[in-house]
This record gives sequence, C-alpha cells and structure tokens, in this order.
Amino acid sequence: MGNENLVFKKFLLSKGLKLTKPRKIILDTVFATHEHFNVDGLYDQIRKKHKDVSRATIYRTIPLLIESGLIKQSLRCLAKDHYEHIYGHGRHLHLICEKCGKIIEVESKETESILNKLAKKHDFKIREFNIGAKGLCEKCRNK
Amino acid sequence: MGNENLVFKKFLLSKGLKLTKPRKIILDTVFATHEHFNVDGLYDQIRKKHKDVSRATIYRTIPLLIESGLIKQSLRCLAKDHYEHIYGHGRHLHLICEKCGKIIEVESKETESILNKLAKKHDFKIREFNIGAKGLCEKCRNK
DNA sequence: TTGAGAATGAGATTTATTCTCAGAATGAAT
DNA sequence: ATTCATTCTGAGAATAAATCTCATTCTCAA
Ligand SMILES: [Zn+2]
Ligand SMILES: [Zn+2]
Ligand SMILES: [Zn+2]
Ligand SMILES: [Zn+2]
Repeated sequence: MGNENLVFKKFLLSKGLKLTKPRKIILDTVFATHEHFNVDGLYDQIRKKHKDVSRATIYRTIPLLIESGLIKQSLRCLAKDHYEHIYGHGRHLHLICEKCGKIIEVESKETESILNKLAKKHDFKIREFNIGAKGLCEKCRNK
Repeated sequence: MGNENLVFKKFLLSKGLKLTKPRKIILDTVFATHEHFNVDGLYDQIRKKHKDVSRATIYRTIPLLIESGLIKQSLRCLAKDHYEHIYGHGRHLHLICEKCGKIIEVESKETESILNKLAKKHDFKIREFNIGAKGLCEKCRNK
C-alpha cells in the first residue's frame, strides 16, 4: 500500500511519541478501505481481527492521524463524527442524500481556488476545506 | 422587522400546528439578532426576559424553524450544533478561525453556481449548501 | 362549556466523547 | 540484562448535548 506507516511514524517521532501496536492496527484499518468512517464502525472493523484495541485508544489516535495530515474530519452524520483519508486521495466535495445517506464525491478544484481567493482577501489562512451540499439523490427523488 | 412571524404561522397551520407563546418567543429571539446561535445561548437570551420557556421546547422548536425554511443548521462548534437565519439573509460561506472561533462570512454566489453545475451532472437535487473552510484568522496568525 | 388533540416543563434517559487511573509496554542508559 | 523515566493502554467512570417520557396545561372548534 502507500506509506502511511512511514508518514505516521515520522510524525510520531517528531513529537516524541511511539508507533505502538494499537496505533499501527488503527492506522492499517483506517487505510484498509477508502470509505469515510466513524469510531463505531472502525471499532467493529478492528474487533474482527484484534480483541485488544479499545475505543479509548481509537479516540486518542484519531487526533494524531489528523494532526499528521493523514486524515481529516469530514461529515457529521447521525450524531456521529465521521472522518476520511487525505493521504492518497484527491480533494473532493460531498453531495449527501438526506434520505438514503448516499455520499457522492466530486472533484472540487474550481471551488477551492475561489475559496482561496476569498480567503486571501480576508487575510485568512485556510487549513481545511469543507465544501458540499445536502439534498436528494436521483434514486430517492424518482421513487 | 421581516414577517418571519407570518411565514412561521403559515407553516405551522399547514401542518395543523399552533403558534403558541413559547414558539413565538423563540422565533422572536432567534430573529432579534443576526448572529449564528446554539441552544444554550438562545436559552440564556430568552431567560433574560421570559422565565417560562424550557430547553425542551427550544429543542422541539428548532426542527420546525428549519422545516419552515427560516433557519438552517450551520456550523458545529465546541461540540454544539449551531444554527443561522436563512430568511432575510443572503447566502454566504464561512471561514472559521480554529483558534479564536471568529467566523468570517463571505458572499458565495460563484461557488454555489459551480456546485449547482456539478450536482446537475450527478442528477442530484441540492436543498442546502454547506461551503466553508477552517484555518487561522489574521489576528491569530500574527500573534 | 366541553372535549380532543396539541404543547409544555421538568426531569430522566441516551449516547458520543472525554477523562481518570492503575498497571503494562517502551526504549535509552547503564 | 536491569534499571528507570516516560509514554501507552484498557476499563470503566464522568460529562454533556440531544432526545424522550409523562403528567399537566393550553388551544380552539364545536
Ligand atoms: Zn438517496
Ligand atoms: Zn469524501
Ligand atoms: Zn482567530
Ligand atoms: Zn453564517
């Protein structure tokens, strides 16, 4: 796969932290699929193979993954925070169907460059884009 | 002021619901300022004048205000859902400072028309835009 | 005035997330 | 290997936003 491992390890080292077994399992599971994820789903996924990783450690590791630039906070859905990869993924925006929950991902270079321009005008330094819309997908509309 | 009252009343009537005193107080307070708001802040604001509106009723009224098209869910900040007016407000996007919490509102017509185009391509019907970015404002960067 | 349905406040409940803490793992230095 | 300081961990308690329950009160049309 990619070298998320290396990226994460370097990041941890730079902060005097360690790439422990639980952290490695969490990292690997996060990058085992390309879907958005939340803590509960990730926990279930991990538990299929490893009985020795706790929710607490997942909650503690996610901020590290974010700070290392590997993932970002994404949607909030059904009262749960969701996350998604940055590393190895093109930037995109989300069209979220409010009925079936389907998420359509779309390239977003144009919108980002506009946002960058606006941010510059307001002397604002963007760290993370958050671009999308909610509505109805084709299937749910025609049903 | 505007006729949010009328809009809300019509909406409620159309659903067989009533514009009661608590609902009216909540509506008025929501539209008394033009800031984004959350339940706690709204509750405090209301309590300055009216001792007889409960948190429960606020939580129950907000979905009605959303469904009536008067307000929309906006940011999530400090683990709290935030809301903002739609009625009487131009659409805008948010630049949120992650350090001081400042929110810069910016016109967003261009980005919206791009999003509309992309949505059409994916046969998606947008109900609500959600466009913004997180980062650092000028003051927090230069401190 | 009355009655059926809607709405309310108070407080209990739920549940995602954070916190606490005692013990386990780590790894550098001896 | 043995120390030792530090970081990590799992388990479960704690927190707090949002939702739910329920007995009572309001509303309004008949
Ligand atoms: Zn759908
Ligand atoms: Zn995505
Ligand atoms: Zn700031
Ligand atoms: Zn706004």
